[in-house]
Amino acid sequence: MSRTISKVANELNINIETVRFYERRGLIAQPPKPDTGYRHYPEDTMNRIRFIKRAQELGFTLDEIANLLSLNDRPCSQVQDLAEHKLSAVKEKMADLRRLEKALKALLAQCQSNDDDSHCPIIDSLQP
Amino acid sequence: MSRTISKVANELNINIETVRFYERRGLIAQPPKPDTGYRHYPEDTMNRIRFIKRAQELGFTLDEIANLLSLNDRPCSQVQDLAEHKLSAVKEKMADLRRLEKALKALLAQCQSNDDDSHCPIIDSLQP
DNA sequence: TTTGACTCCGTACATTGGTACGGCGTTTAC
DNA sequence: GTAAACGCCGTACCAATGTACGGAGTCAAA
Repeated sequence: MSRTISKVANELNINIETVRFYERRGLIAQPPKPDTGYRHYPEDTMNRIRFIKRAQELGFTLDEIANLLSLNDRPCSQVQDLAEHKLSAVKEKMADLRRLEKALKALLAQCQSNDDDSHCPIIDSLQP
Repeated sequence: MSRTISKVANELNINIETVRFYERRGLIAQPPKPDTGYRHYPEDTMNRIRFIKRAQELGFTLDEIANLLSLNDRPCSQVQDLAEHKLSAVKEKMADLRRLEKALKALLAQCQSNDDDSHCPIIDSLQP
């Protein structure tokens, strides 16, 4: 017997519903459903899902991944574009977080030099 | 006439619905609604919304902000705890993003040394 | 006084990436 | 041959943070 949906889910360590969800989203094709209507998944689909999962780890959204998948065998420059946009988004997000880190550290520093536990300078700082 | 909801929204540069949403979430009290049922907002509420918005900029979720607000005049150590948790969450997220940045840069570097625009090494790298 | 702008409320929708459920048919193992 | 385990489908639901809509009531200005 070839791979049914639960084998796929198990092998790839994802939920059955996720596989169906990807199908609904058009990220993977509906696999052949002979006779009785059960899906049987070819290795191709497995690889496609692995691709999706790797790309997700790189921070691509499912929409972007759909895009990437459609770019298979398309000009490298188009793929590059996508990756570059993603890279600059990542950089921006990091800058945001650095600002945040600084602000939080500054607030916490105020607490360090606060003797009166009954009142917190952070609350004061947030208050207008 | 005192401040109606649209004045609040305008002054604070947020959506009317957001004000109502905060009320439903219990982040702000329902302001007095005399006679006709129109909300009239006191300065207190304005300040409370400003507090919420500042805390949001620091990356606190609305749940955490509700928490912060209830901590008014509570021990500084409790507020500090919250801020410290937030700080370490921020640090983790930054580490994630740094990993991502590295991976994306590596992929893009492969494109740099690719002569064949008709095929992209990024796609290959993601493929199993 | 009438018109346009404002407010009320409850409810539905948006986004992203799934997860869960119920009722029914199928396959497999004993 | 029967019961457990599996698969199907459509639909509803989750978190988080709002945003939009429709119908009805109200206020302000000309």
